[in-house]
Amino acid sequence: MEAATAAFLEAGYVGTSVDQIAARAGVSKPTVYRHFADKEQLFSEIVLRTIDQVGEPFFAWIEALEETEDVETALGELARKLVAIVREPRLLELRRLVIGEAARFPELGRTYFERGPGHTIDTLASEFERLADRGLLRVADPRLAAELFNWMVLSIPLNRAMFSPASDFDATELDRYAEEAVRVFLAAYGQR
Amino acid sequence: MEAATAAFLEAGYVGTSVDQIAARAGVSKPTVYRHFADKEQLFSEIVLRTIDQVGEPFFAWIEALEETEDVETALGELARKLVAIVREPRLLELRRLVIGEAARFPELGRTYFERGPGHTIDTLASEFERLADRGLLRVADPRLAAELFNWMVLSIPLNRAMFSPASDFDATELDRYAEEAVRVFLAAYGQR
Amino acid sequence: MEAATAAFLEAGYVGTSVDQIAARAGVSKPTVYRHFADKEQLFSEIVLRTIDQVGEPFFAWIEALEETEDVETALGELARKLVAIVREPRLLELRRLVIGEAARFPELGRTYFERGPGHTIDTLASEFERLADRGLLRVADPRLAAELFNWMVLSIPLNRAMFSPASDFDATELDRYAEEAVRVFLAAYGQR
Amino acid sequence: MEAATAAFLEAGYVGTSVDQIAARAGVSKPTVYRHFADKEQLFSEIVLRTIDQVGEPFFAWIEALEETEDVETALGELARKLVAIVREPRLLELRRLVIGEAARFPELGRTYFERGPGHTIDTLASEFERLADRGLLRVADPRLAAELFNWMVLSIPLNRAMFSPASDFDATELDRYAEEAVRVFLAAYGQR
DNA sequence: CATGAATGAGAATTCATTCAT
DNA sequence: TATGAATGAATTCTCATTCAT
Repeated sequence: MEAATAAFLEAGYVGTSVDQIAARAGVSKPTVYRHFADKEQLFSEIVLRTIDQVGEPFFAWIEALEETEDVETALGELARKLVAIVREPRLLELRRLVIGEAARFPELGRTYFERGPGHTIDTLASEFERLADRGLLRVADPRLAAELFNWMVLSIPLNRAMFSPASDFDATELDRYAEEAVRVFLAAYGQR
Repeated sequence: MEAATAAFLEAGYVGTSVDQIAARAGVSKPTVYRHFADKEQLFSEIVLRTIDQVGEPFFAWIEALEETEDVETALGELARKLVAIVREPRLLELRRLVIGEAARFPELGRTYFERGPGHTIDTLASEFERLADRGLLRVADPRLAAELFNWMVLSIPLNRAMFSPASDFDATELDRYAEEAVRVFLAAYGQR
Repeated sequence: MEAATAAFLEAGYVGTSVDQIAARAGVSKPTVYRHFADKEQLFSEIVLRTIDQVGEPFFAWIEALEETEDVETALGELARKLVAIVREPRLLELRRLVIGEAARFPELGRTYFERGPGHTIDTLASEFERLADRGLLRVADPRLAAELFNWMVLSIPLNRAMFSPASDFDATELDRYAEEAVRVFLAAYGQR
Repeated sequence: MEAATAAFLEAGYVGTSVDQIAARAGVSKPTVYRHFADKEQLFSEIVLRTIDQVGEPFFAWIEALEETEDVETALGELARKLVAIVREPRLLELRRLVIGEAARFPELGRTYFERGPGHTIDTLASEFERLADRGLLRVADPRLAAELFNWMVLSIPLNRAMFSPASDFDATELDRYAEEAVRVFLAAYGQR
């Protein structure tokens, strides 16, 4: 599975032959087929597993919001963390892979969204709601606020990476984005 | 070219055979090759052409900002327009296609970004700057403001569509996103 | 025809497409077909024409033997001439072409042999016969003597060239071959 | 490999499709490709193998010269053997094949020459040298003598066969050529 | 349980040849 | 008469998948 994951992330579904996977794993092709019915099934399994691996680090950081007193600092820290995570090559490749194969594997697209961005936003939303309850934020629709926060923070690096595979990021510039996103967010949702 | 465009947008680069393109165009394979050196070249040409077609409507609407007096209304209108445009199946398919093939055609990815989102943001930025000059907005970094506006407005529908090819949008919900995006934007960048 | 000749000699029968010929001639493909029924026919015609062009210079030199008094000098001169002619790239290419296509165009092979080496040998034979009549040579079977002379003189450079297309010859070495061939020939067929 | 050898010898490199080879071998195309990277590589391998097979019988006979006392008889016998070997259809086809493809496979041309005629001539030369040492021949330049001997003996049948694929030889005529070649050779290089 | 070997189906690309203009 | 445009047929090569061992 490791071999297949690496291969698929690098070269995509059609760009990866079962031969290559087998070679990379140091086994023979029939051995691959002994474990997975199909190339499609293998792909699905790989992608699902990677989705969960890749999404995890997000949530830990989001849940850290919970007990803060200083919302501005906490959101700033969170934003920088999210931006950092989203630069992970593995995550970017996975995202590109899932988007590119969304027509062939629609189920995978849906699942990715749910467990990835969807879950992030849900988690954020419930944190925002709690902060609102504690009077630290003014949000009427926490899910909408969470969506806006999430995409304000991530869209710039994410989109740039989607379209320029090899693009590299200037860390200080990314921090500027994160800061400004937090500022804008708090202008609308912060305590007066 | 129409046949090829449709085929590529539907099934992607590798998912489309030259045979299929030829059949769809009602011609024979060599006829396709008489017009395009390569499958790759054909793909590039198709994508570039479609990028320009698909991007155009954006800019017209953005430039309409220029002479407004009522920034809030104008931005709201613009936001709704952008959201409407971004629902175009053609645009969504193109975007998915380019992302999916970014590894194979990096040049195309870059070009898409420049002429698509990049250009949109540039145009927005210069409009914002003008509005700032007229005292209607308070923006220190117009490009950053433009990025945030753009992605606040578009990210929700765009990302949902990327991962669920067939997803349909509820128009009123989309309008709510647009409205809230404008509200948040103005909370940070609007006149006091 | 010039275009086709050059193309065929360079790249062989299958290595040359009618497209290339037409492009090289600056005309369109149908124009080529207006003049020649077939690619095969075009090839035949080209080869036959080139055979005659290429063979001609030989015979003039051979017939110069006729009136010599000093057979040794005359044969030496002739041998050097033959060797020089056989280095012509055009002749070598033609020879390689005809041999390579002998299976596809057996008639052409036969014709080449007759009008090329065959004719050379016939001419040589009749000269040798005349010299024998004049008492300057002792040949019982002039045709056999002619064959041996011809191949002693030409085989070395010819075979080397056949198998190493780009091979270049050292002129002085070639002359040595020619000289020795004449010496051997005269040892057997010269006047005592 | 047998199937491929037969096919290539009959129809040449381009005249033989991998389909044909596979059919002839009673396997499927991919099976052919499992054993050989390329059509080119398959061709090379075939030709090299055949070169060695075909060349072998020559040398055994040449080395038989070594211990003779009666040079004339021994050379006559050798000449007849060489002529007989050179009539082998396999050798003739190989030779035609290599010459015809010398432009596409120059390396193969060189190798053929080295291991075929080149090696024959080298072997002959060293035998002649030995005979000269024993006072049985008078050769100043054994390699040159070897070249002349070789081509005097072989050129007539070889060239005829090159240009008339199906040509058949009259055995007694060939023997006459061999005999005369030996006579001429000994007139120049034999003991007085 | 693992593998070497095999294969049907299909991919991109090229070619000789022919119409309609 | 010359040509731009078209095509059926073939070519090399690859791939996912499956037996027999």
